[in-house]
This record gives sequence, structure tokens and C-alpha cells, in this order.
Amino acid sequence: MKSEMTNQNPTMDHLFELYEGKFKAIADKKRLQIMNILTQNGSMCVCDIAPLMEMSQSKLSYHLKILLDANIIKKETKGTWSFYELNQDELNHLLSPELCCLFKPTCC
Amino acid sequence: MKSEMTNQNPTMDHLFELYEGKFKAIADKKRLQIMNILTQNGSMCVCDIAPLMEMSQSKLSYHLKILLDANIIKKETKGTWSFYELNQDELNHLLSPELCCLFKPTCC
DNA sequence: CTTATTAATCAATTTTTTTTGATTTTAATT
DNA sequence: AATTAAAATCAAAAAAAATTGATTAATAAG
Repeated sequence: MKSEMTNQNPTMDHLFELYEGKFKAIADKKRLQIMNILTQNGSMCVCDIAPLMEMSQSKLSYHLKILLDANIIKKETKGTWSFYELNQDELNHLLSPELCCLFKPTCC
Repeated sequence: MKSEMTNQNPTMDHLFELYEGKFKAIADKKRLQIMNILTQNGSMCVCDIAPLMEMSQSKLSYHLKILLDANIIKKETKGTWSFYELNQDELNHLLSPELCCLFKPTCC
């Protein structure tokens, strides 16, 4: 007999998994705060974010990695420093224009 | 001495908490799938969603409650039935127009 | 009144995520 | 070469979220 069609379309399934990952990355108070700090300051190294976040270096690295893996932020290494900045393109694809107030410097 | 100003603005803090909740609610494959099913079928009772999700009743109730608490879906009780539907307003405030393809019936 | 149906809730368990502190890696400085 | 600094990684512990199966509550139907 034929397949049951109770299963989700595999393409859709793949999309849901993709967005699960991205939303999971931004579904965190602290990470939203990091994003907001990057909004206001542009590209920043970890050592400059840390004091603003009042967060240990290892903890901050952990959260930055989650945002980076989800492509919410971008990273550039210069010497011993890692500079992070928001991936505006990604955010525009993901969030409503109204959330721009939080994550676009021009809005507030 | 004065306060340190290392702490976040309380208004912002409150906003981050609000969005943490909303993004957490949609940061799940299964819940995105539920939302997609509601997109395609409009208002549905739990007993009609369950077979499409291949999910136990108690598990489905759990996930619906999370979406409901985050105001992503709305609920209406008729007799013993609970009918759920998407809260389009909320989604429009939250998600990019491009994500409409997933959560607006007119788009796909 | 009794039985059946729908869906919410609960407690216990399992799984996932986050936190912590230490260690490692890489590069810059002396 | 030795020291310092920045940041990533790791393993263990703690915390949070999801799953399971059973129970409960509310309504409908016989």
C-alpha cells in the first residue's frame, strides 16, 4: 500500500528545523541583550562585550557561539581578538520591521 | 556613590524577557508544525490536530499551552471541544513578511 | 443517572540547555 | 624563549524543558 501521508512534507520539515534553530538562538534574554549591544556599538571584541554583559568570558563565548552558529551574528578574527557584529540581513529575513527598534541603530 | 550603570535599562530588560518568551514558544519544530497546520486549516479542535501531528493528547495539550501562553495562538471553548487558531496579529508583529509563506494561507 | 468523550493537569522521568571553573590554543609582547 | 592576553573548548554540575502515562474535570449523549 501507499505511504500514509500522515508525515509532513520533507521540505517543510527541513524548514521547521531551520527556523527552530534560528528562533532558539534568539529565544534568550541574555542573547537578545548581546544583540542589542551589538546594535548600538557595531563590531565589538569579546573583551569589550563582557563588562557590558556582566558575564564570565566562557559564558559569553558560549552564547556568542550559539548566535554565530545560527548565523545571527558574524565573526572576524584580528590577531588574538574576535570581533562580532550583527548579521542584519539574517535579522531582516527573520524579524518583523517593528522589531527594528531593538536591532537597528537607526530606529532608536 | 551612584548606581553603576552596568545594569541594563529596566524597560529594555522587560522587553527582552517578553521576546524571550515569544521566541521560545516558536523555537520548536513541532510547534512550528502545529502553527503551519493551523495556517492551512483555520480554527481546529485538539482532536483534529492530534492525528495530523501524530502526537499524544497530553503532549499536544502541553505544546498548545505554550503557544497560547505566548499569545501565538488563540483558544475558544465550545462544549467539550477546545478550538485553537493562529493569532495573526501577534505573528505580524513578530515575524518578517517573508515568513508569511509559512504562516499565512494566502502566501502559499 | 450512567457512560463516553474531550482536553487539561499532574508527578515522575528523560532530555536538553546553561552554568561554572579549569584548561588549551593562538597570537602578541617583553 | 618566556610571559601575557584574548578567546575557545572541555567536563562536570545545575537548571530548565519535554515526554510519558495516569488522573481529573467538564460536558455531552444514551
